[in-house]
Amino acid sequence: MSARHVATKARSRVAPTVKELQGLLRGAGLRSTAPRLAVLEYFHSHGGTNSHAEIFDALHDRGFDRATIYRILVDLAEAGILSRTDLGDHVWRFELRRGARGAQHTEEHPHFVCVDCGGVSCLPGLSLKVEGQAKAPRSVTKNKVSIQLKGLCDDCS
Amino acid sequence: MSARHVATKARSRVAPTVKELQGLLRGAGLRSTAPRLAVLEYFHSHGGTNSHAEIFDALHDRGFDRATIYRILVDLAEAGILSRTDLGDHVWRFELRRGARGAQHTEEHPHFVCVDCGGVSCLPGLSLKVEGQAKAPRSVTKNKVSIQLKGLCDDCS
DNA sequence: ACGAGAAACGCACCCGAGTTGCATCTCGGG
DNA sequence: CCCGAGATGCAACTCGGGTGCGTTTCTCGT
Repeated sequence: MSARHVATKARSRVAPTVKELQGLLRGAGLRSTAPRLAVLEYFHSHGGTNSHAEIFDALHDRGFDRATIYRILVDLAEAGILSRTDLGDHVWRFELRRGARGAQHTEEHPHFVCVDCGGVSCLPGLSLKVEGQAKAPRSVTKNKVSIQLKGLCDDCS
Repeated sequence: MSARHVATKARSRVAPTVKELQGLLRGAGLRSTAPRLAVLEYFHSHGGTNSHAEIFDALHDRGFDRATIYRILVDLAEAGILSRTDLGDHVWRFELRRGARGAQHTEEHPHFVCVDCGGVSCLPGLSLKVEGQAKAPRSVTKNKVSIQLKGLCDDCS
């Protein structure tokens, strides 16, 4: 489903260097440590939205601690490098908001959750349309809402 | 959609009788049991959104079991009598659905959830727009998805 | 009214995601 | 190089959600 989409995205982009990732961290007032670099590298190579568990799964065989990964994610989110999203299933998910080289400079966008397999995908090319005289809260008309779609993905339908 | 609004709502409505609550349950294909009636009574008297913990706090001195309360909430939500919402803090909150008729309320239009007060409103005048060459699952392009917007309502912003 | 079957309950327990405490390590500035 | 404070790893905890199972109870049919 989304794996194909994400993979395509990753291939079309040159990976940032360690120096660039270091600059990103220091620019945010954070120390450039190995676990942090590994997390950032993961986000630049995988793209999309990722849960703590997914990231830990990928990085734990390098000796990185689960609680440390968690703290790193929270710190990076607080620093504005990642965004933290809750899609309604009690799992925090993280995405690059301000990556190295600006290549993954990601604005808010709708997310799609498959009600069958639970897969999550980003849909940056969708927006809301208010029809005619329809009423909506100001946050909606000002586009200050998060948008979540639920349905069946192409694989599950 | 603040406390004022909820309080006004509660005053303008006469509390339903046990018979009416029984009818509500049976109409949804559920048995009319004492714990379920107590939960429904709680919702009709308190209004607003309520977490499992709050409801259990209020009802446990009547001998009702925590797990039972949880199951009841989930059953009532599945039956369409309650709506279940996560406001972003990883706590499920439940609220009487409008009309409390469940079966007649569909997902054919977007819903807005206020992340502060938890109020849920229908936004039938909104739709999705796919921009340009953007890719999206077929269920999205065919409008077979439920759409949820999260943000601050006009009262809470 | 009675009986039966299945839904629902209460008791006890478990789980996963998130989070914390603390000793030790390490980054980076002086 | 030194040092201080931030960051890490280890171990454990918390909290909300959820499950298994024996027993109870609702309700439908006779």
